[in-house]
Amino acid sequence: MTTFADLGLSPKVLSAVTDAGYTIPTPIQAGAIPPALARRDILGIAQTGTGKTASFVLPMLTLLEKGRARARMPRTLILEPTRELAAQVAENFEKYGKNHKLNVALLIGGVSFDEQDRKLERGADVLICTPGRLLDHCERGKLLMTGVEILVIDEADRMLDMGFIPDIERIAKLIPFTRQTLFFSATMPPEIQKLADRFLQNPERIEVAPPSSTAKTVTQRLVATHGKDYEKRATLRDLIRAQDDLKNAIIFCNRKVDVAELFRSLDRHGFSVGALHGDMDQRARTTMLANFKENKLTLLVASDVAARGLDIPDVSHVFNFDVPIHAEDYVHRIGRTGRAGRSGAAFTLVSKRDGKFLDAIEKLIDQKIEWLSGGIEDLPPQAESEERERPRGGRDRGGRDRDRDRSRGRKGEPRATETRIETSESEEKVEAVKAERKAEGRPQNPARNPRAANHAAPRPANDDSRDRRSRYRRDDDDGPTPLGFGDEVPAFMLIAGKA
DNA sequence: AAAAAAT
Repeated sequence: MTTFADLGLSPKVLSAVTDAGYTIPTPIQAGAIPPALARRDILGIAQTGTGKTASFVLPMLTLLEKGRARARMPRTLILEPTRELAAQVAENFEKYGKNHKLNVALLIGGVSFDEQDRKLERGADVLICTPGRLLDHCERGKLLMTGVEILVIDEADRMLDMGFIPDIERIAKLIPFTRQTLFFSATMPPEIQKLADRFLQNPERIEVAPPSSTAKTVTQRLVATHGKDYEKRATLRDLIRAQDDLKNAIIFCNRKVDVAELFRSLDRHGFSVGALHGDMDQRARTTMLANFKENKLTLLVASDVAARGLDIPDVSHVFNFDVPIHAEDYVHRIGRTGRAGRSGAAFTLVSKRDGKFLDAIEKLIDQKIEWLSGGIEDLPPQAESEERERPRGGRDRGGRDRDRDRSRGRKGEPRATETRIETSESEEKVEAVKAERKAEGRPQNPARNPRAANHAAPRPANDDSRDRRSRYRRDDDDGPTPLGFGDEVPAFMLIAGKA
């Protein structure tokens, strides 16, 4: 059996690999490292989760042991589609390059130029970049690309999706053609093949089987839900609470605004939760991801920025709050769990309107996904209330659901994912008003349900069905209704605040 | 029905 020791890596690199606990290379590593060390061009067709990053980091480290960097003349250049991926590759250089004295510079947007400039000035052995920021540095004249010996283009198909190919071409033109090029892509559509043909000279082609993409170790289920945001959020909360083996989870939304909104909702409900999407400032992105990786956050609500490539080990669950619009994204998303042979669970919330996207997914993965408990047609009728979203109160964070849990003695301990948040004074007042109303046998907070008054079958005065924890219960997370408006709550106050 | 990336 091939071990890392058989691949021709330098002793310094080998010892770092051993220290990291690896002995057996993955197929892409075994296939790509020897020709890369022989200075061949590489065409690697491999998805994330196959050990692709190490397949270029390790030989680069070995090759970089000869020679030294000169100011403003980087020796190697790695292009990544997202900032997080770039940062992750930089971490790999730290980990496997701990026996080297290499200058690694991370050139990504969203952070200041100063430190990046300083590193360039000092002479970078390795430059890890997102295309925009790299070109920015080039245009500022801080960077000479004529010394680049190795160019890595990672996630080429994703770069294509993101419209980066013109940038990549511009960058490639600045680099001498005597360079060695390592080119990686998860898929090989014709445009990518053309690009590879232009960039690579007589490459060694290594193709590895898609990592058990919809792996057998991942239990996939569909969860029927009504389609309103609050109904989906309630379904999701119940689903999360029902998981006994949940260690940590990524929850995917299709849109950034929905990431922000779901994050706020879960946070208010006391879940240990973070958010990640491309409109957040870079510091927040970095800390959120770090906290999630360090298990300081149990849940991460994310856009597809997190769907591919991010190496977050040991995610026990993936929840698709939205059915992804592009079927491939489904595969990438659920590929965040069940990695390296571990078991994982992936749940996808499906409402009526998601039908055709679901069909496309099942066609792509060539299997039918089981429903957790009945399909959409089996859903109980929509909750009788058609209340709309209420405004978001800044001060009424969390707590309320669990307060009721206690006072009513409902069974079920708060799960590990939930943390207690102090009930604010204003919230206590609202609770007090509610309790008073209830004692008087009046419907709770009528302003919250303008239609309740003329509902065909009014609830008995002591009916507390509204409060029963049910996936169909009205989302109760949106703060107290503004008191004093009666049925005349201005429309603008009912619109969910978008970040 | 989207997201990502330079400012």
